[in-house]
Amino acid sequence: MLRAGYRPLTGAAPRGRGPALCDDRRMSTSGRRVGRPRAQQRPDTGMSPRQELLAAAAELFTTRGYTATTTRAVAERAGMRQASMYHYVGGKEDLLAELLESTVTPSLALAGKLLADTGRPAERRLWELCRADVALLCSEPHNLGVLYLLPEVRSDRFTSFRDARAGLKSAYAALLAATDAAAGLPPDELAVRTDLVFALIEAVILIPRPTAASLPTATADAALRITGAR
Amino acid sequence: MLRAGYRPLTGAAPRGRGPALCDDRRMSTSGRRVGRPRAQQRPDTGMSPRQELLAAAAELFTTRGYTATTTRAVAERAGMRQASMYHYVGGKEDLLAELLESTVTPSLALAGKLLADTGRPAERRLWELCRADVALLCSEPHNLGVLYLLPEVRSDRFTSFRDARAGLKSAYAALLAATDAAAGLPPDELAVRTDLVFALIEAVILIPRPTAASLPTATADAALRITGAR
DNA sequence: ATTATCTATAGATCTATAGATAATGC
DNA sequence: ATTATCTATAGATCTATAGATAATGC
Repeated sequence: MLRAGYRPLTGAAPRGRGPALCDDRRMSTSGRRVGRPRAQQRPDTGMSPRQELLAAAAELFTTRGYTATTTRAVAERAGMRQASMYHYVGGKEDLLAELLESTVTPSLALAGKLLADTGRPAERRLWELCRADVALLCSEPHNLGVLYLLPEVRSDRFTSFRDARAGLKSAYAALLAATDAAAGLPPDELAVRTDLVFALIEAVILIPRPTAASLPTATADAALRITGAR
Repeated sequence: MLRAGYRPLTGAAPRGRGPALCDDRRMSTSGRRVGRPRAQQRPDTGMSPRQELLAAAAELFTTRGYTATTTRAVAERAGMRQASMYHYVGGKEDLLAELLESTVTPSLALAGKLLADTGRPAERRLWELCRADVALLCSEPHNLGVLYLLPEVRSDRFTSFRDARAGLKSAYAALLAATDAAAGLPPDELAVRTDLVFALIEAVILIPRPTAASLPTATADAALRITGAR
């Protein structure tokens, strides 16, 4: 269902505007929950209510579509009534924003490390970024990458995600430019190759689940062949 | 706006169920239209009402999203009232089906010709298919490829589109298998390479518009490098 | 007292059909 | 008579807030 990877690495999750929203249920010493009991009881999953909402949203957004998914559907799948959802998140957009960022933030962190690691050849570092990025995109049970193409993502609410994705693309561009094969290439040629490599990585979202276990490595190999490095 | 490519090459457009739906306005000899005049008059675009609906749908589906686009928005943009749309199409799904098929049918026809043309090397034919397919996907002013990822597309209503796309992928697989570089490769390795090449082609839908004019050729080159042919 | 829930609902849609209407065709 | 349009609407939603309620905390 939902793994550690869902939560952005950058500390506190974005909560949208409005008053403080809860992430964890306060438990009594006796192990019983504070607050009115839920209408539908069900076994404890070990996830916080917020995590359960994110997992529900991930499944429903990818399966039924973002717009077609109602707040009621998300809440009910997370085990609570529609209105109770607003105790944890500001609305559907909050959930979408957090899911989107979770598909980029880990790769962006890795890219930062690889860029700084100038001791190793750029080809090798680019290959590693490709492999890890594809592995991340394939790691979720639901193909969150399809959410990249939602028109909503163009709106101001998702600037933070778009910036992170743009940052990741710059890292690809920098590593690619540092390869031997890129030496002497005109800037526009370099730009087209970056577009192609970045598109190839994200193209895994177009491959039906489940994907072959060899896909991350195979894609990284293919990406380097595109750059002309092999 | 809308070009010839929008209409499937297979003769009559699919009309959904129900009674016969019109595609062309009957014009009187005096050049005036039959039927009650429209509430909002506007200059003739030369397109049939059905074509105008398709063009409006293409813009709105890609810009605002399929589910978020109302029948009213499509109809109004095509110059008619919401209810009048049903004179030409069975509903939103009809429009989506026809738009989807228009992105595949021309390439599928080309693939058939290339497969039969056994006199020329497979590498060359594969390259041509890649180039033409990317060019088709980039030719529309709106990025119809994003519609591939709609959850609705998995439903029965779109079997025809899914079959056409699967047929196109088979053609890629066959051409790829016929290249010299593929000789002796195990089937699963061949399958992964086909996935990668096909994904790379369709990945152009992830590249922001407008795309570079060199993209079709650059992508075809990159595809052949992935296959190991160059 | 605090918290996490619940129920109820105002206000705002959207789709597809029914039936009326205003042109041209003959 | 035929056609392409229109207006009107029934029926079915969906979101976000208001206010009540049922636990634990102290």
